[in-house]
Amino acid sequence: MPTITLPDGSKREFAGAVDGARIAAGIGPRLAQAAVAVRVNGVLKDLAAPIAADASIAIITRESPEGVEILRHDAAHVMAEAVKELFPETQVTIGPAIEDGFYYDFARREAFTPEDLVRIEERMREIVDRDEKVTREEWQRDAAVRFFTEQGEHYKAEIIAGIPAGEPISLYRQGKFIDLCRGPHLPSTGRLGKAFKVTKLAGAYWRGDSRNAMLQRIYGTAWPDQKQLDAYLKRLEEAERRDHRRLGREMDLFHFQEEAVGAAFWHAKGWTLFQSLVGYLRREQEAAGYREVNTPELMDRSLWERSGHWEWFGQHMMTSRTEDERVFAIKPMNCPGHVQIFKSDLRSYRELPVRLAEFGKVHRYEPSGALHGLMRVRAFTQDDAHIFCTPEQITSETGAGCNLLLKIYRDLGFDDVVIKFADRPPKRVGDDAIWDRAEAALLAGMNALGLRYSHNKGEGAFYGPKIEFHLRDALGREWQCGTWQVDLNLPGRLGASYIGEDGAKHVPVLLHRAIFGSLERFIGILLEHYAGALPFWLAPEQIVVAPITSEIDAYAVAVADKLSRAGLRTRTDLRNEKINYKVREHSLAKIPVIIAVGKRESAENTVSIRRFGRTEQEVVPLEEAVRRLVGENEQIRGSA
RNA sequence: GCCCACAUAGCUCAGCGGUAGAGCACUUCCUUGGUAAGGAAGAGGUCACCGGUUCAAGCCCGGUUGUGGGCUCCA
Repeated sequence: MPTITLPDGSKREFAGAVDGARIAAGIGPRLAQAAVAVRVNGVLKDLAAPIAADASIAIITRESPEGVEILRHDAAHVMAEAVKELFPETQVTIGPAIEDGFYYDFARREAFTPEDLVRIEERMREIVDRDEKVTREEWQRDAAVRFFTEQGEHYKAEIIAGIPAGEPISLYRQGKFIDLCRGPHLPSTGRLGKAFKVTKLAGAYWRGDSRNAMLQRIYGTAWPDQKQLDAYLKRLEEAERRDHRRLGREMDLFHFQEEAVGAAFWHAKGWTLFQSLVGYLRREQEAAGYREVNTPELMDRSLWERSGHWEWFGQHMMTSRTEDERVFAIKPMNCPGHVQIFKSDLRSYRELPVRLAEFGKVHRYEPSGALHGLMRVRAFTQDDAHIFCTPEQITSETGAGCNLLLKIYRDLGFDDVVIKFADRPPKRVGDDAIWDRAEAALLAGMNALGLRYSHNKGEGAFYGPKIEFHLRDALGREWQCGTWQVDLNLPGRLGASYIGEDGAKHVPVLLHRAIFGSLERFIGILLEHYAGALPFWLAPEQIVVAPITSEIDAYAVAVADKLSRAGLRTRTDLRNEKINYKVREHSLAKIPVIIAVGKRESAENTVSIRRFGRTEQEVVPLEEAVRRLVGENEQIRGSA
């Protein structure tokens, strides 16, 4: 006679064993229909799992986060079933639910084609229509290994063989398809519904290891209903519309070409944007006590051997050989250069902290498959800085640094910053006592500001712990930009020292930090965040002055001249086109301000202002327009 | 680096064995028009590159390079 306690605290009694399906049906037919699983005393179970003893339960519906995950997991199983029916020679491996969908990795000699994906999706729909019962079975491990080996499913057999002996193995069967799975699953394939789509084909290594065989991964998306599927597909379209590679072309900002793979050609407008960001950051960090420096792009390999980079990072370094057979490395990072500046003089503890900043262009030979627009390139500009300080100064520097980073992100329109603290990795230099102190100092710096952060266990650099700053953009995506790292290795390695209060030499602590990370990548993120409609102060072209008829050209030129002299990036559009045409074109180009001038404005010394994204116009005296726009240009504060 | 796909005019794309096409953009002319496309004419391409099959190759086959989507990597 189990007593079942529902989430609202109400109790129900049942004669004999009951299951989630019956309980849901007892509450109401709608719930029974929406039910996908049941949580029994905190554990997710199939609706058909018998409940023999008293229990607290909750019915999981298809709309809930857990329910959606179960739907997606079932979609993966249905896809595997479809593939096995269509291509019986295929071996199945694993197929989990992921964010927004699911995938399944298959091993098959022949490659799937895009046409195959269409057939697979069709077959999945048939399987849903068949409404096959999904049942759970428990097997002994060795029997399961034997079964899958006989079936020719060697990957499955390998997975099961890796499960400790004695643990019961659960298998799920639907139609003729049987798969190892922890569950829970829907009671039948019909419950999946049709709000799914097979989306793409990709390669993936078995067990995620590049030394293993390459499997074929098929991705799909699945949702509780068609409306949500449509909304998801719309989101994808929106992301494509905002793609910085597309915006870069449309807005004439930059391009790439074969002869310089992974290195951007910055066009005039793109470079204007680039320099606006550099100029802004330069002012901010000078005010925060940084001194800007510049170090050579090419340095003899011996320096990189001493720093350890040649050994650790060598395969990613670009080199240059001269006539006399000397090998120079093109810098992949700025740290060794900054250490040389620090070392160029005898340093006293009184000078510390020394904060050196550089907009340093670095080159890294990234694997070809990793390249992606501006987001992952081989030549990029870091907003790099290195702080040489005493161990005691780590905490206060960290606090000040975090404040600076967060201010800059806010200014650029990123209010949602996710902070992660990455501590010691398994492979590292330095003894644990030093790590203890370094980690504690970083945490103390963050705690002093009351920052919220998560722990990234074991994800620190081999040379020290770090704080990562991830920006969440307008589409909810996270981008790691900022980094704040303690380096327990390099200063000692390169022989940096200062004279302490005690008159003895000490090795300084080195803090590495970047705010944008890479200017190139940050511009990519900004473009996608704002969908190309940059805030006024950052827009490469801020104002277009367009005369309505050619008689007004002289006035338009005079207006533009005035705005330009006031420091605003302005151009005229004197083309023989109608004002409608010009407004359309400059609106599509996302120009923040269009100023139209006609006979009236010319006679009254006024301008008509139209803002991006709006249709109304405002006529104001020229002098006031200049004053207002100059004021806006000085207001650095973005919002998406 | 690995798997799959793709590469045709500045851009977006059609053509899929019989020696290149559209729209937009561009140039010229007409039009001087008050807030999202006025009209006409014209110019523009060794169909990524190298090789092969064929009487004939953007079109079929192989290779190279690049790009896209994933995987691995991002010290």
